Amino acid sequence: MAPFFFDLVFPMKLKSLTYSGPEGAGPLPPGTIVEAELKKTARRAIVLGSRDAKDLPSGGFPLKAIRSVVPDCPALSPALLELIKWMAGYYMVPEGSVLKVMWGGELFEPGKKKKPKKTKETDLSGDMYADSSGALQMPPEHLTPEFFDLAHGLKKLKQPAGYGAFLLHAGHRQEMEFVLAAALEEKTKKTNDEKGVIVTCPERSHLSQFEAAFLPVFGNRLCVLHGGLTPAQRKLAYARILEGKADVVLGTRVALFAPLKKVSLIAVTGEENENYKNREDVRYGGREVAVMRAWLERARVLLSSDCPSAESYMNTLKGKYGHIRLEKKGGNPGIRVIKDAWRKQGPQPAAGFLDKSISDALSRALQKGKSAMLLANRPGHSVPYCEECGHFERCPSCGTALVFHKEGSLSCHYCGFSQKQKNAFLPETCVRCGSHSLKPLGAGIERLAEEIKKLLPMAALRIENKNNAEGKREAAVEMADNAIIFLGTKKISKNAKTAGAAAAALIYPESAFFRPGFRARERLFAEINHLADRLSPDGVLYIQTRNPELFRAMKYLDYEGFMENELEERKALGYPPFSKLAQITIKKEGKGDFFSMRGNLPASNSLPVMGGLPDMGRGNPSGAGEVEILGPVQKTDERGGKFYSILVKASSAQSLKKAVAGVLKTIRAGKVTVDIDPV
DNA sequence: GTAATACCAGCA
DNA sequence: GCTGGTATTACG
Repeated sequence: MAPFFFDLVFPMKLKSLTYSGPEGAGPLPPGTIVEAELKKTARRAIVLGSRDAKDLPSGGFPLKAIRSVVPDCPALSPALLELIKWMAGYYMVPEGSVLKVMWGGELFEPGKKKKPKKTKETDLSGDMYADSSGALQMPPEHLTPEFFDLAHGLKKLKQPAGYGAFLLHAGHRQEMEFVLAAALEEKTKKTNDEKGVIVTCPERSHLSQFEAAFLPVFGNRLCVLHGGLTPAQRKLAYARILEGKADVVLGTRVALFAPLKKVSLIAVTGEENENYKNREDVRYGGREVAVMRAWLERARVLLSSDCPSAESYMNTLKGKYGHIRLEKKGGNPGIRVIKDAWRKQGPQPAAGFLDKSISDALSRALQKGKSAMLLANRPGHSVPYCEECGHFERCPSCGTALVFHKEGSLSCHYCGFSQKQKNAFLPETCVRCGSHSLKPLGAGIERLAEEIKKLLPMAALRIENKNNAEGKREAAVEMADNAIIFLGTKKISKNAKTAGAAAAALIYPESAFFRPGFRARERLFAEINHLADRLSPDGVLYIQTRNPELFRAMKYLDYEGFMENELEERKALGYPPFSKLAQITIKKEGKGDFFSMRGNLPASNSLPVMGGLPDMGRGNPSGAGEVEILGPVQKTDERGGKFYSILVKASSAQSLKKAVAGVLKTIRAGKVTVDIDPV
């Protein structure tokens, strides 16, 4: 028999490799799990595809043979194989790395034939709120007037058959209800009992809420998947999915890789947060992967958010995504933008940062026994600044002004450098001119705390700090059911105690407009929405700023107005969604020159507006397009380590890839990582 | 992941 | 030039 040849992928940082088929065996379908020798050890791998005898890798070396097909191991679906290939290409990593992030080796462990844990298989129909005709019915507590709004949106979601992408713009609660209803509807259709549903949310900590809503409806068909599972739990989860026992997968973005035979609906909640990337081998974006898997599965994908990303919103404008907008129930809380006149250049007075209306609101909240939030984007106390000679301490590694922390340190908030102080008092003597004129400049969280303690000495205050609590005393305060003022960066809005707060105040949030990073404004707007959502109906959100004009659209929580403006700015500067970005970082390891650049870099030109969206490397095969390369610039990471960074902008995914490949060729040394669609 | 190999300081 | 440890490469 003529030999067969196959490309195998091992779950490690390694491209696919060609092997000949196992002795005497016929063709192996793609997705088959096999055992083959790599170097000298036998390992499991997945068949990515087959090859013709006249299309073998060049070099003429003898190919090894696949040792055996792993028995009782269901093959992975063609859509998942295509997803592996697409991710490898799009994120510019070997296929093996993709395999590793997808299933972390769990699918490849020689399964010790675990006797399935004795869990009662609940009859699905008993748990579903469907009548005998299979028509959708919601659980009684969901039969609210808002449901009709929901049902209208669901009708939209049904069309068309096959691939379809939708953006759901709705408040948190509606988001969950809608996704639950959509999933339920999907599973009550009789025609597609083989097809699975995937629901993701960006944070593990939010999964329990979803689980509470989904479990009563889907029972044992539900499977929860996230990075915090133990290997045993994960293995069990995958086994249940592969056996077809679980076909509703709920999880963080790893759930997007659930080895379901077929998927008909993917819901990505909190889609605006799906940019985020950990330091994994493959820095993938949940949203992009979800859309691509849906495309490959001919499934529908529902991206949802209470404040959608500019990218997704743009896709609705272009008609690439269907748009489902559910109006918020109840009104918005009041938002007051308070103009804070610029003080004279130089240090501010020792007290009085907070506008009176804000301190009054805090005090009223206390009287009513409600909580309040005060948010400032500056940790620490202040910058000690010399009024005499203008001197302030600079970070030795990046030159940024050092901020005094009451724990007794001077720290750089840009790169993380920190130096100990002898004591926890603000230094007063200038090291340059020797005068005693060092005065605190700027209002960090610690300094605002001082002010509140002075203004409202009775207030129980909870301050966020690096170690997440100011000490046991504060913890005790939180246990007591007292009114509390929360003070910190935006993390405090996640605290359960801040739900239903009577007031929230953002102090000088305009820094977001001037920070580097094109997403800062979008994030601030999302934060304002989020805060407004957490306030009690009669609550007020204060924005204390020196630049009230920047908050015109934000003030009315006018999403469309904000985005119109935002998209214009992005277009003018050639940022996403009007371009594709890649960030290349080169960590310094040895010495010597990093670059043999100059001359052979792709030309840097202005960017035309991109044509097709979402652009994730399928259309536009010509790859023609303009690119722009910014850098390299030297930067400093959290631990003070130096590295180089290059930003590549391009008009399409294809031209981006080409440009990045071009840049990579010019780099001689150092540890190089490529981040496609950086945050 | 890990075996094979290229590299390099320390030594003769 | 030889050795042994370590960083880098490549695995079909």
